[in-house]
Amino acid sequence: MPELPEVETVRRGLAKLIIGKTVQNAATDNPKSFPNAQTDVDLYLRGAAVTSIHRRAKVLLIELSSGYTLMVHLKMTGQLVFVASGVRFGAGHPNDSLVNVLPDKSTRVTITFNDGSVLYFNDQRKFGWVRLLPTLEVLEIDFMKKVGPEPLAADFTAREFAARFTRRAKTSIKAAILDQTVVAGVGNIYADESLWGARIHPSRLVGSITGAEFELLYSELRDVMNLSIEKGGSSNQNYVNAEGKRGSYMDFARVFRREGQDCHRCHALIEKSRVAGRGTHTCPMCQVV
DNA sequence: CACTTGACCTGTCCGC
DNA sequence: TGCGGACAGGTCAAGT
Repeated sequence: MPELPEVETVRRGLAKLIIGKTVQNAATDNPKSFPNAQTDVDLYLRGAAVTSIHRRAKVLLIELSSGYTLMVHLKMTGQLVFVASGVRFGAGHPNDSLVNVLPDKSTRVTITFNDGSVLYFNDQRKFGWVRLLPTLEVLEIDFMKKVGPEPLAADFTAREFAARFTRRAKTSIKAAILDQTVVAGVGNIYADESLWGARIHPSRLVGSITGAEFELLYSELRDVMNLSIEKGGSSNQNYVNAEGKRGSYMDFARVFRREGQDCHRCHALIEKSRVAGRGTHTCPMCQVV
């Protein structure tokens, strides 16, 4: 799924829709999607109000008045879709929505609020999860301890960005930028998009990237992510925001899923290959190995 | 440690 | 139309 811009889009939508609401109940038919015991739900979720919603890397943190937090990872195909009371579908209009009547066969967790509204966690591939844990323990989770800095933070500099890569000098720049311990929130789409922007071939070894190239990659990464947030993220297949609506960044993509089409810079044809085990999109003229 | 690969799942698409 | 295989936005665990 969902990389940083998509998760941030969901966060912003949810913040408008569910802050202040009180949870009535939560249920799942798949323990892997929501592993907490019913006693946790009864004690710390039912009757708790949503106080704030944060994002760290690709993880959503829904804070509750009970001192607990609902931690959510959408992985590849997760969705968090809010449905107002008395409504059966996720978006205002079927034309801009991938989600119609909810729940559907991909619904894994259903969270109901006291006012009759519902938050659905849908996840076709079941890789994603929701878990309830004490807010004070969120930062003790392994992933949270190891994850790198937020690339869009105001105080995150190009110098710091470049320094994060030195540990991974002998791997490809694509593998390194996808490594969540190097920088947080970059996935396959924005890796390819930012590398094209910086004219760096994804297979290049980190050790061969110059200081000037790192500086360019830093600004390209921030630019593509900020643009994507502005466009509501990328919807290839499953991704929708909290209202069930698609994002439009793919209309602005320069290489991702554009194999066989023109490079916007040099008009060579975009190619698709495999780097770091992932489908990888490059311009053969602009990005030289 | 750094690095690579396969596993976790379901659905879709493509070639035979 | 059916069937097998590759592939899909992400992490993990296990291997070298």
